[in-house]
Amino acid sequence: MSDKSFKHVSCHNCEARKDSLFGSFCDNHVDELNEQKSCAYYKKNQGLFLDGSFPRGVFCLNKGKVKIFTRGEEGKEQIIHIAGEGEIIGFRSMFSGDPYSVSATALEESNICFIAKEDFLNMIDTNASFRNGIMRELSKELAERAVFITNMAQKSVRERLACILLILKDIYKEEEINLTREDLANYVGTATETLIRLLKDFKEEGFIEIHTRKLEIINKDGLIRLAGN
Amino acid sequence: MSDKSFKHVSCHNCEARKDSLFGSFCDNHVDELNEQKSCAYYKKNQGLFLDGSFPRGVFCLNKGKVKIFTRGEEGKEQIIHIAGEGEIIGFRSMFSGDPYSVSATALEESNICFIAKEDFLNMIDTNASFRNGIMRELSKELAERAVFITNMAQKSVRERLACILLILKDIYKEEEINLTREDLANYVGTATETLIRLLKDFKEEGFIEIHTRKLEIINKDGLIRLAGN
DNA sequence: GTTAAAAAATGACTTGAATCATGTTTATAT
DNA sequence: ATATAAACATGATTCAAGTCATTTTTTAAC
Repeated sequence: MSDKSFKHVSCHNCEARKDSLFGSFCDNHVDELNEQKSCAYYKKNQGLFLDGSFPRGVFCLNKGKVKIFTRGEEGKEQIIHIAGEGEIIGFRSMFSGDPYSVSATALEESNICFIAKEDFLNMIDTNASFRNGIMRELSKELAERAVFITNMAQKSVRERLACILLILKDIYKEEEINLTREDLANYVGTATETLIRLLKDFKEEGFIEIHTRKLEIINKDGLIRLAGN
Repeated sequence: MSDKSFKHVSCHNCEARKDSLFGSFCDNHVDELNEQKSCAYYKKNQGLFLDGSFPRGVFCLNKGKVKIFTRGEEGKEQIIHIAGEGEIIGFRSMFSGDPYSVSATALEESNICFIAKEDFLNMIDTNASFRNGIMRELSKELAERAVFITNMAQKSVRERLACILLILKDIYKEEEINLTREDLANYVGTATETLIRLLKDFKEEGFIEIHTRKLEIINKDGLIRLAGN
């Protein structure tokens, strides 16, 4: 997937757009979007933006995966969300005027478009159904984060790992989950060593298969039972 | 404060409104708001809405405190936020069409107004600056929750308690913090016994004073240092 | 003012998960 | 192909924080 020639996908035939918040755009709007957006190729581990810097627009993920994370006191990452194809990244900071409160980094080779703040805010102001989509999305994420907080507070690491694996399953779909143990640990909110031990347990209990660094879920129902929500 | 006669505050002279999202409304809009809203008195521990039920409008807190919480698997509460005077409660669920993902309960005697969904959404559609305020608020809360998640994952209970006490200080202002030990524990995300022991430590270390159930912060800087963010 | 119930407090004990140390395997660069 | 670093893995140990049991204090009800 180092074919850098597909740098300039047109929004018209962008598969990712179809189930994104831009999915319901009429042809005119897609034209406009296509002219305004610029497209770039990101290497694995390349950053999109950093906590504390000022947002100049939003990113739209055409291909790849992006981790959204904060850093705790000693610099340890906490992954808040992993974005998959079709997701718009960084629009939360468009409204507040504040600098980014999170950082974003490509987890794998990715194709990511960029829409300038001005253009994006203009869409929000003039396209009510798009705006409603954005507001719905904001609310949904707020709800998700409330659940995340509750899980952190009340579930064991083992249960949380099951939850996170299920979330990752939805993001990676038929692909195998492909994250470093450290990233996974930073998502679950545990030490890397603990995570590794638990993965081994999960393997022995028949929940997952481990193909070197890639994970495959082979007993989803079991994980659901374990995760318990 | 069982004076139920102030049930019907006018929005015009509502002190709480002034630093709320309704604060920048022009007179006409305040008139409209005042006609649309209804006002009610809530007893301590009276619920505003329950997780899973469908939202019919938003609440605006004129006087009192309201806890916003979820419930984990075994029914244990996790407090996500404590709303103070001037806050609009429950607007996140206005956009998603989903049922409430959290519950809300008055922590003390409160005066709370209600604005029907239809009226609220109409305001959103027709008043761009109000809408921007709401979007800014959604984004800010999203950022806050990312920090909350990170704290849960990476800080000790002791550090988290310091954080939460500082947050509560901002909500309760000059008043003393007035929560049951159980609620405090459910906010910090710990067992009630652990919380009680830590409060005792904090008292002995000169961070707080305990007046039966009410807490007074007497060394804010010390707590800030302890909380570490 | 007395009583019952709820909330707060304390002690004893257990354990999940972090930390530290070290070894092994897998990527990546030259 | 080989070197070097990064990622993964495992063992030993420690400790923060949970749980359970019981007592004391406070609050609310009669």
